[in-house]
Amino acid sequence: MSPRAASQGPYTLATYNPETSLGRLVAEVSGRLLAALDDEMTELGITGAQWVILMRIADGRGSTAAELCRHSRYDTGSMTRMLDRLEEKGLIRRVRSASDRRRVHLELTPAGRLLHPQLPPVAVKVLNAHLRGFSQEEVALLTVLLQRMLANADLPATAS
Amino acid sequence: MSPRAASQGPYTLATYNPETSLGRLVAEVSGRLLAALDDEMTELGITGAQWVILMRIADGRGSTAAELCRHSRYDTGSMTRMLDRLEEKGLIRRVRSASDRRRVHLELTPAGRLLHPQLPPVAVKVLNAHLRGFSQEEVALLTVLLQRMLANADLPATAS
DNA sequence: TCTACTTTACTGCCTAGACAGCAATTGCCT
DNA sequence: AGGCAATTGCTGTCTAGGCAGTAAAGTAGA
Repeated sequence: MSPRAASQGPYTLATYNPETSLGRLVAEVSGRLLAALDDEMTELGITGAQWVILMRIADGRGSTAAELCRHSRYDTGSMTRMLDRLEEKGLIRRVRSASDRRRVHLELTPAGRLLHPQLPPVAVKVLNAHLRGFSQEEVALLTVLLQRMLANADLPATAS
Repeated sequence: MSPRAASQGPYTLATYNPETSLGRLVAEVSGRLLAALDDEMTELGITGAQWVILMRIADGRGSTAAELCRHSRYDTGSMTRMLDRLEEKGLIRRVRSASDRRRVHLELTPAGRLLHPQLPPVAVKVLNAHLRGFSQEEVALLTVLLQRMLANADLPATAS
């Protein structure tokens, strides 16, 4: 044990205020962003959550249900039903794989391919609305700080 | 229309990448923080969402269901059931107001008052675990940047 | 005073995600 | 080959939140 008292971390019981803490802030900002995304998507007939999945499928970052689950921390059961909804809307198609008959490959239907180009502009609009007054440097800085928090989340919870 | 092209905002369609965007980052960090809070709370018998409500009641920042709704962007119906759960666990008590008989004042039971002091340390632990390697200045900077995003969320969505 | 509007808390009903369990398929290993 | 574990996608069942509607209580105005 070195005498370096700083090892206890930025927050202490004495200084912690639930009203102004980073926890509340991050949760609030995240909620606002998703709500704004939802609002913008209603006219396109999908939800913010569906926006995320559609983007992954369209960009080739998720060609099966299991792969989508691994990256989005969704349950496989929930993902099945999420894909059900996208399929019912005629945006995606399930195609049983020939090489591995357990897998079901996901692909956009013509309607899905038609919708796809409309998705990124919505996100850009929402993000920029929340970043009014931000310089490029501030955005980059914020990004780096959040990435570092994320990296810490993956580390074992031990040793401060 | 001034020739100031910067008015279009930090993100553009050309530079936007859903994988590395602030939207994904904020959502991911928020999800990790709540999951970590949930993990830490299981032994205390409540969820992360219940932690938030309990803290508000205990700190006097929410003495009725309607007040809690206004600040947490919860539905009043959901809040009723959230309070049902906390009441079933014996942590809070509902007391009909005498001055305004529509209101139901919320207060901690003895068991709730016993649990209360255990709540802040959990948040401090979770936050510090995600802020390993952060200086006080970096935490303050991150806080300010997120507060500015939140302020933008409250502004009318017009004029970028 | 009487009426219309608001606020507060609550209750169905619907959607959505989590957890557990399951069958089919595949890979691995002897 | 044959057996065993892992993977994949799916289905009940439970919890939880959103929306709409309701009744009671308060408020404001004619």
